Amino acid sequence: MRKPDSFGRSGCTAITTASKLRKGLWSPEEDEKLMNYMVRNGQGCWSDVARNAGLQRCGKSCRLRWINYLRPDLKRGAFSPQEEELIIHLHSLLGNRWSQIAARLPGRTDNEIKNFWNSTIKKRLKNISSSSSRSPNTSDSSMEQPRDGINGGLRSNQESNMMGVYMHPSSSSTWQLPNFALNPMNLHHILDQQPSGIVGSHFDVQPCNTQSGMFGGNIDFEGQFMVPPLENINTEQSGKMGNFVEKNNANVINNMNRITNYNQCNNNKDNINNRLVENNVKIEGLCWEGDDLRMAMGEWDLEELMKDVSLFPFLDSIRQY
DNA sequence: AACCTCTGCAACCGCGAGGTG
DNA sequence: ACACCTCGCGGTTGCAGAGGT
Repeated sequence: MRKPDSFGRSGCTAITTASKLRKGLWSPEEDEKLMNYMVRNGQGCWSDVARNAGLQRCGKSCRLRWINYLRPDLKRGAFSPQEEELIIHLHSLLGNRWSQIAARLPGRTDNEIKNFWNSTIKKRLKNISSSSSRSPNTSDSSMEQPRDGINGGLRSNQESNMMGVYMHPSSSSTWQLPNFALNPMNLHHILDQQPSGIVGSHFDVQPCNTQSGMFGGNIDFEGQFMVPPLENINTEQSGKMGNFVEKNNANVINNMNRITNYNQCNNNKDNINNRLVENNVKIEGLCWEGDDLRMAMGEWDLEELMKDVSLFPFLDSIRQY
């Protein structure tokens, strides 16, 4: 979008007077220097990277440039509908924890997702919100983004419903099962149309099969999202259902991966190669097939993901039983 | 053609966490 | 215990380009 400006963002800030460090947009030459350095030496102390790569940048700026733009495993381009759905879903669980959301979307950065959310999704949801303002639960604050994680990540019932996360109306004090499921195939319609009437009524809301959807939530490959009210996990109840819960949460994560992996497979090989070619980077024996691609992208296997249970913190309390 | 407004997004900023001496 | 440093995160800014008038 922006043309690289060798004088930085506004000229006067291009090189800070105190430190002689450049600021603002990165030039292709700087990109090449950083790219070449990172390919040869890998990630180390970012201050050293800046110094040793011959860049008049602070380490922080180098880190940001690498993470958000130069990293070879980045997937560029528009978000797919599946990614949109996943972002909306994860945001409903995690709130503005962009880095954690990004961790579940291979090839996407937290910054990219944050921008996408703020510029696109939030706007659509706002439209939906305003068009359904006749709902008794509607309030201006419904669009505010919580900053505290799992509990705060679940906003008002109204918004949660719009986002495809169904909270049981009485879930504020006791553990309740979500008793609806949203078919995300309809999420396209939800996001694109201007619904009216009672909140929730414009969705294709289906009764949830509690056997498959309870506790852990589930996403089957027909595209059925069922999400548990994470803040209300009762450890006693959870303990009884421990194995079941773990199994179902594994399914949640696994199916998310299947969705995202499907997308990434189609795009990333070309993307990576293009970016390396663009940057004149050649790696001996680099072959983006099969295991190599998997290695470059990181293995998205279930075991690895389950190491990070921060997404589902209640699993910790379950495991102690 | 000129101007204005909107939009997308790259990059910066400030803060907190964690490590080290 | 304290200071200092680095890293990572989320919020915000500001510019370029697109679109509208």
